Amino acid sequence: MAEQADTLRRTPLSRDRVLSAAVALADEAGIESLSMRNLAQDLGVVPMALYKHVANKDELLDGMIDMVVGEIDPPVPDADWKHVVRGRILSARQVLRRHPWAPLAIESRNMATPAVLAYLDSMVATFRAGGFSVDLAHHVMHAMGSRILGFSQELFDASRRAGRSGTTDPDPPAAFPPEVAARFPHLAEIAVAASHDDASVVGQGCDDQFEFEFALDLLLDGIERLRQQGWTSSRRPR
Amino acid sequence: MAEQADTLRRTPLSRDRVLSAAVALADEAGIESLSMRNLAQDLGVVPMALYKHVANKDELLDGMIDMVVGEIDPPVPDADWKHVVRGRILSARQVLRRHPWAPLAIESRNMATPAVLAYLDSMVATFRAGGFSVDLAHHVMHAMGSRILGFSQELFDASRRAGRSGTTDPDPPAAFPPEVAARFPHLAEIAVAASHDDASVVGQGCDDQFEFEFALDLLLDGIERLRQQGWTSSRRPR
DNA sequence: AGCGTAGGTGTACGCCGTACACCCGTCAAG
DNA sequence: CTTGACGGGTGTACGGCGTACACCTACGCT
Repeated sequence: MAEQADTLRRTPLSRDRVLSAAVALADEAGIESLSMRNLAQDLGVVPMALYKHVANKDELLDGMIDMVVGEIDPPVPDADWKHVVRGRILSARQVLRRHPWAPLAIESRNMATPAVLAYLDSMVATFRAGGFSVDLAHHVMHAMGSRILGFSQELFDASRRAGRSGTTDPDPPAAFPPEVAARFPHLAEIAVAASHDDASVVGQGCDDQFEFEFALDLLLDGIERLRQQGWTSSRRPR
Repeated sequence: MAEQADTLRRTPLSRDRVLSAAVALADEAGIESLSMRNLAQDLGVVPMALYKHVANKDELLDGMIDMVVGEIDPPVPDADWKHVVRGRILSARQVLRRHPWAPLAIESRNMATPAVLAYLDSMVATFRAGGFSVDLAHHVMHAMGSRILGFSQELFDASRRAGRSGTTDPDPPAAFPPEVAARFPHLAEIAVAASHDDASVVGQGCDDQFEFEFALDLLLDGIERLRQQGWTSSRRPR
């Protein structure tokens, strides 16, 4: 069966096929095992073949980012800016949960890709349509920071435990070993509280989704308050 | 002169000397040019010599992170949690501005280092001392996210423009080229507004420090409101 | 005097990204 | 039907990376 005509033996490779394979590889083996060589092997091709479709590895990463950002739901038409923004950001979060390598990849690029810019632009548009001044919209975008793309960038993030994701290793739910807990009593205290009041959740300490929405709503509520009172930037004295 | 006794030709290397040299190298040449080989060369030593002082490159990075986190000011004794937190975070921000590679390095480590944990622990302690419930303190820590360490993690951050920092390249202050502006009109709008209302600032579009404090105060004010009203987690129905 | 050990050295391996020359199948023009 | 350009996959090779492993050397003990 393999000796069918050479032309049949595989579909002929294309930028999209390369990018999709790269995303799939990063999703299931971790970003650190995404090498041009591994990727080529997955595609049944010699490494240099990839360079006919992407300029280099950086451009490959940019393409991957554009691909995942493209998965974010478009804004729903709605009168209330807050619901639009909130829904969109939660959608972005869902997307990034499918691609755990993406936050770091996005942050490590030194300029935003076109799809990211388009996403940010439409987010600004939503604020503007919701009655925000240019000024306030600007600061609000900064304030949301990377949260606007759905990642809260935790300092210790269970999902980032190891490069290799996918293969959900069970891993003990214990917050952290006792000798560490002793050295950091306040951290231990909140960790313990978190882990016994939602034992329902998967197994790890805290409910990431809850934490994300908590922070998001804290920001959105504060922002709404500023909007209502017609906040305008009174630059600090310098 | 070089043929002085061998023992004099250089101070004998140590973990601290290695870490300091690594931080200096990353500061001035960018994190991407921090290789064991470059670092060794800076120290006038052969690459493998470093491994007598750090286990491997990951541990080197951890050590560097601990070193910069150690530069953050200790909490000032003060009755008002908000001032303590605010001051500490702004201090952290100053530190990270001296070490632009640090945010990415911190985020890319998969577990927090001891110095980071100690910093977080003392931050929790401040909240607790300020009258926060364990529960609220926990969520608040999540909400602050990486901002608690002084970085707002901008999506397009001028300071991250290129790996090579230090050599402040002048670079045109123009927000972005006109054909890009046309495709992203709302981004262009806020960029233009920002760049002409504080032309005093260095040269780039916006006043990072202002944006950082804007977001920080938005969060702190929201948090203070929750604290005053004795907020307690009423978990969403699941 | 002898020796263990801390710390610097040299060599080598396997991985990485990618430059460059090549080659081969398809298809349009003659 | 020939030809020749060209899009796209191939092979080889280079320089850089992290680091395993064997070595050597000089110092401080006893």
